[in-house]
Amino acid sequence: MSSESTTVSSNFLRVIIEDDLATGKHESIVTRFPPEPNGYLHIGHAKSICLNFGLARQFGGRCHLRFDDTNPAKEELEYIESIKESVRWLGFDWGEHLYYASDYFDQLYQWAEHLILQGKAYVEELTADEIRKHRGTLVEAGVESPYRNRPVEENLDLFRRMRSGEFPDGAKVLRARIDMAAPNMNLRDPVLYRIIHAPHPHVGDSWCIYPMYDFAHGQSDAIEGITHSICTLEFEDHKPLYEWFLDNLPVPSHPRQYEFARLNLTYTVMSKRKLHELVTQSLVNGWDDPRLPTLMGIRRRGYTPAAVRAFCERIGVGRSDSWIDMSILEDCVREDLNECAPRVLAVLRPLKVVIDNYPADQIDEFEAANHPQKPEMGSRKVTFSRELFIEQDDFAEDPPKGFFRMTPGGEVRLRYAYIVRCTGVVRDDNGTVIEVHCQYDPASRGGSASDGRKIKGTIHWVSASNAQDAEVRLFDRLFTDPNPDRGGIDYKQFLNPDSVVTLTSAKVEAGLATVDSETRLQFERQGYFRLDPRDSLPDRLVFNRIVTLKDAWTKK
RNA sequence: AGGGGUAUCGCCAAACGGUAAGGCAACGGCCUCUGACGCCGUCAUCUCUUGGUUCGAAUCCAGGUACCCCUGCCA
Repeated sequence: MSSESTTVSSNFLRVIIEDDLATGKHESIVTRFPPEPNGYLHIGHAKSICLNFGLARQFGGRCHLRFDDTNPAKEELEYIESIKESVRWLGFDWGEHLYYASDYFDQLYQWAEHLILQGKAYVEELTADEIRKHRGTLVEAGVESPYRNRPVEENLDLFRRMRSGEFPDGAKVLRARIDMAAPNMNLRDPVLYRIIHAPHPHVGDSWCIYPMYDFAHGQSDAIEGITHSICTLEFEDHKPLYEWFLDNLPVPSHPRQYEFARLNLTYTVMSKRKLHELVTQSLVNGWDDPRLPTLMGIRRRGYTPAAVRAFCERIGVGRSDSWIDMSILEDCVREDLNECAPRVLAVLRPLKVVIDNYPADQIDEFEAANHPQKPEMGSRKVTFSRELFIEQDDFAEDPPKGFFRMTPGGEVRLRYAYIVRCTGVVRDDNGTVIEVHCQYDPASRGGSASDGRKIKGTIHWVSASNAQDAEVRLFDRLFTDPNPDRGGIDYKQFLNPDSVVTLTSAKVEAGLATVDSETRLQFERQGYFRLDPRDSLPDRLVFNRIVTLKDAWTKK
């Protein structure tokens, strides 16, 4: 289908893997993409997915899809299905390797008892608030819990009773016994298990105690034989804990954690909380709103998986906080669509044109290329008649300097058809031009001047005789500020009031009545569009603008 | 008693002691029946800063500075 530039450049992870393979540390690599099923995936996750699956693919290893489902209070089946679909849509396949951290709950539980037996874990009875107070601060050591030194047998008994459901939520937790004075807060006796009497989306109600992320993640990696456990920077502080569990438990392998900088994109927000707020407050229309950076939104908008993959490759991977400009993503979309999108004529804001010297009852047809650079994509017939529609923007009574579209007295080419000269206009009561009159040059049939004169401007048009009506949704950036997320100001203040402009009287080529919603089209001189898979009906076409074409004119 | 990170062109990002890749953007120009696409050219004597080591430093050392992350029974 679509092209994909394969300019692969070096990054620190590839270097590490190449080295591990070269030295024989690993014969092949195993990575994993570990989402928590508590929300929908967004473009930031795409970076991680492309990284993990991409690395595995590049080095001939494998990548697991593992749901980090350790908190039933927040997770849902719907998210699991949605995440799987998004990963597949992006073009990756986990094959047999679909896992759930919850599949390891038995083993994790055994390991928790193992720590208790070793005197390295204890049942805490302080409240959450008391635990917080005992934890100390960034610059002060914590205080040990009075329950920290209770006998192994007592811990074991209590933990087993926690598991059997004897205590209510929050009554007790299991803690690792590490160091309340550790400068790394994660080592100040972190919570391992908490009581949550809630059904789990994957394992039902077989448990009422659930492991924390820290107690589940590294061990899950170890169970699966993950060689390179890649996560975002904020987990760097957790690495000593990650290592501590691997060192203190009889795990089958010892994965290594590596961190990279998460994706930040300008003109959007990526936090789950904010996305959720936009959706629930109806500031956008659902999780798949085409303006959202969610994978569902991007997909509905019409971005292609290949474009997203190219984007992830283009931005690279590093360890420094970075902000990627939205224009890079948009450019990747254009690059992909330019290759594969058939060209078509569509008028977004119609202005009626009458060719006065063209017979009223005459209909003609012209051959139009589906892709000027790719004859193999074929051509189609477009019909021409006395009355046409052109873009309002393509006519100017009083043209600015450098304007070379239709102007009174001037010549312009109607793409694939004829050269016409504007001879007059018709106005409404307000003086607004509502109709333009032209004379066509019969000798220019097909668009070329018989005398070889150069016509600078070529504009698109659609025959009034058989144009299809359509609604067109022009999407723009959701926010007016590159960083709506910056502190201090409510990000919603930066919502772009024109993030979607709905045009209800567009006129498109007759042939578009039957296009498939998966087809991405280029409306010549306008941008790339596709039928909205949700709202478009056979008798009521709705097009989404995926991205505009670059425009060197309005930029001036 | 704090800990962990990061600083290379407007935005990303290579470079692993041998004399600053690449992409995007920008700016010139060419081409053009899409002001698109494509093509050509320009774009860091310099790597946050100050010193030091070295024949040689973005890379090593020392001291500054700036920014990010960490005090959930979230992940």
